[in-house]
Amino acid sequence: MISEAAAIAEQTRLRQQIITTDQLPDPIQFIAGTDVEYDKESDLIAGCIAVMDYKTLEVVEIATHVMHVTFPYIPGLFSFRELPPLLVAWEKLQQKPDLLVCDGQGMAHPRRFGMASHLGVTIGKPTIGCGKTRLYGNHTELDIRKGSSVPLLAEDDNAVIGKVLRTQEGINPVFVSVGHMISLETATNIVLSLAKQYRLPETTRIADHYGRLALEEYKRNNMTH
DNA sequence: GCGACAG
DNA sequence: ATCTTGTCGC
Repeated sequence: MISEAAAIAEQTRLRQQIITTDQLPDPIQFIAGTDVEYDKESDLIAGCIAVMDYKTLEVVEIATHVMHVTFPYIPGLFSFRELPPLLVAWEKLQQKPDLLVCDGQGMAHPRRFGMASHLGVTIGKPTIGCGKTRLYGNHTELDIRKGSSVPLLAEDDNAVIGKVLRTQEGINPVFVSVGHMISLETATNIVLSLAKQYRLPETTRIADHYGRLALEEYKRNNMTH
């Protein structure tokens, strides 16, 4: 396992490759959600990438991979823990999506390189970071209405590193940020459009669901041995 | 030293 | 992340 110092050096090196403008195919056809599930009673984790039709949100393909954790949970180094299973799942995927929505931050990170950016730069695809809670950055009060948002500012230089977005009225907002090859504005619009009925984008909900199933199935197949 | 801290 | 029904509040 690489050291914490090496991981930080890796982030500061790779962050320079992030593209913050839209590099998406014109009509987006396939979008994917990514998530990683953890097992309470073991060190097993399941990575899941759920590819869906962007227009209808029908599930097109599910790719998963179950393995043992290889890196501890350290705020700021989250991607070194969750990327391994996701990269294997990515290789298993037949239908590569046009962009991916990740469950965590993109550039809304102390070194501007959260897991969404790490995944995007690694596989060379557009990614959006959509976290449920804040990791880094300051923001003002947010209107209670659905669709309202305020910028998330970096704690060191006040740069805009993301957007705090209310996807449902009166419900806790989500933290949207650029992962790779997309603008913050486009990322925000897409997340909002994917959260028509629930707080989290549909992509994340589907990936979470199938990741859970994959982990349970793996455990069933290994209990009798 | 104290609090914060994606999943 | 994970453990989880009823319950408090609008």
